[in-house]
Amino acid sequence: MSRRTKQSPERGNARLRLLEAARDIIRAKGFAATSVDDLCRAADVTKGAFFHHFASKDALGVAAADFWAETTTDFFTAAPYHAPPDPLARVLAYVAFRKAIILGEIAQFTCLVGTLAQEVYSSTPEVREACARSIFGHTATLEADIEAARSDRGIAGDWTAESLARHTQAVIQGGFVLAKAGNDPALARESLDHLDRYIRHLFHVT
Amino acid sequence: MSRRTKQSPERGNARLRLLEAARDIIRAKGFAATSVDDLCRAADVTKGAFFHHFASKDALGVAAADFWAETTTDFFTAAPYHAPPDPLARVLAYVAFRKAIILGEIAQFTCLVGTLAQEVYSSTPEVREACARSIFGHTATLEADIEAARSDRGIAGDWTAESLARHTQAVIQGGFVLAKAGNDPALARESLDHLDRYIRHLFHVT
DNA sequence: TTTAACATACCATACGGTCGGTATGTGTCA
DNA sequence: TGACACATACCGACCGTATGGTATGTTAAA
Repeated sequence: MSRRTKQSPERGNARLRLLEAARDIIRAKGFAATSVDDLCRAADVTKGAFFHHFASKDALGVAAADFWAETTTDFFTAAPYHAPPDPLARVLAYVAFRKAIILGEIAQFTCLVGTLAQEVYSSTPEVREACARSIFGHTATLEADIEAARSDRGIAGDWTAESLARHTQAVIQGGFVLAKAGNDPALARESLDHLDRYIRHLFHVT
Repeated sequence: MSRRTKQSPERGNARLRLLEAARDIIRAKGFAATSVDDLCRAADVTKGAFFHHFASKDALGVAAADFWAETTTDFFTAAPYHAPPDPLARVLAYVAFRKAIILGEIAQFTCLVGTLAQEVYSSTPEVREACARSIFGHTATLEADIEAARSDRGIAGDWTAESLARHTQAVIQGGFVLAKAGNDPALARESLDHLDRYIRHLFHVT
């Protein structure tokens, strides 16, 4: 009679569901504390499906970091902060945007690859490298605007666009750490206000 | 005959040795990935000793965070950056000092309670709170110098000494995350250069 | 002789991972 | 069009080990 197979969810997207579960659960509990069974339960798949798609838990870690890189790249590419014609305005809009999306539950606005890197940097080099690709790939997208703003306005100073882009990321990541420790998202926003002020100082704007 | 007991290390300091092992191993592997057996092995004690001193692994986490708070308080209290009579000079000396001690292996200069908080913030509130006490207790020590520097020099601005002290901590923590992701301590130092520049800007010094 | 500070053996469970099997889609050729 | 071959996606029972934790015994200082 029933043409449906038991109650199984749509076939063919187990991998995606596992990656989404990993993204959400690892941000809340950390990588080591997240078991394969946790992920299977959340994704509503079996262990067989897990190890069909990923050779090991570590391999899932790498895939999750890569998945994060892809989805965040899409997200930031589509974000509105690219609109202003003035490159400095775009940089400041980026900072404002990063502040604006710090909302709701801590596990939902914090950075998967920052958490992941901090946890496995010395244990699992492949995961660490995937995290590095995601983080520094993202900073690179900001670097172009910073460099354009700098030559645009003839700003000198003993700093590089590359290092300022990385510093921006450091402030964001550090804000997440404080927000987690203090259990208050406002702590992350606060640091972005200081970053905004710093950048305006560097470019002599008020 | 022999009055010594086998080859057992001095009796009475198992707790301290376990806390030191926790400090070192958790910074390298993370809390969840560090097993009780790992700690016992590193501290050269048995499981009996572990559970004699700590009711559970989580309880050790709290104790390790408290231990970190104590030892870092002592360390920073004794540090030379308090010497300058000018409060702003002390603040800048603090930043320089934080930069100067970023040396050697990543696991040896990074922050236990930052790592710990990021990992267990939602799973183990008691550990998270112990981490918060350590971090924000430390920022409070910087706050006094910032406030003194500010009133000293009549600096206005829409920021508070408290928030700048926290921002300083965010930059440090974020630098650690980048250093771990990129496997390069220089990434942590780099952000402290930006922080130094920012503070000089705020206080109109060059 | 009491008590803190261990040591040792042990336990139940949770963990990552394996394996034989089944369901479903897909290309091919008569 | 249909039958067959094959590949992919998934299932779920099972395995060996590592884990946090316990129960009981021993040592040595006060």
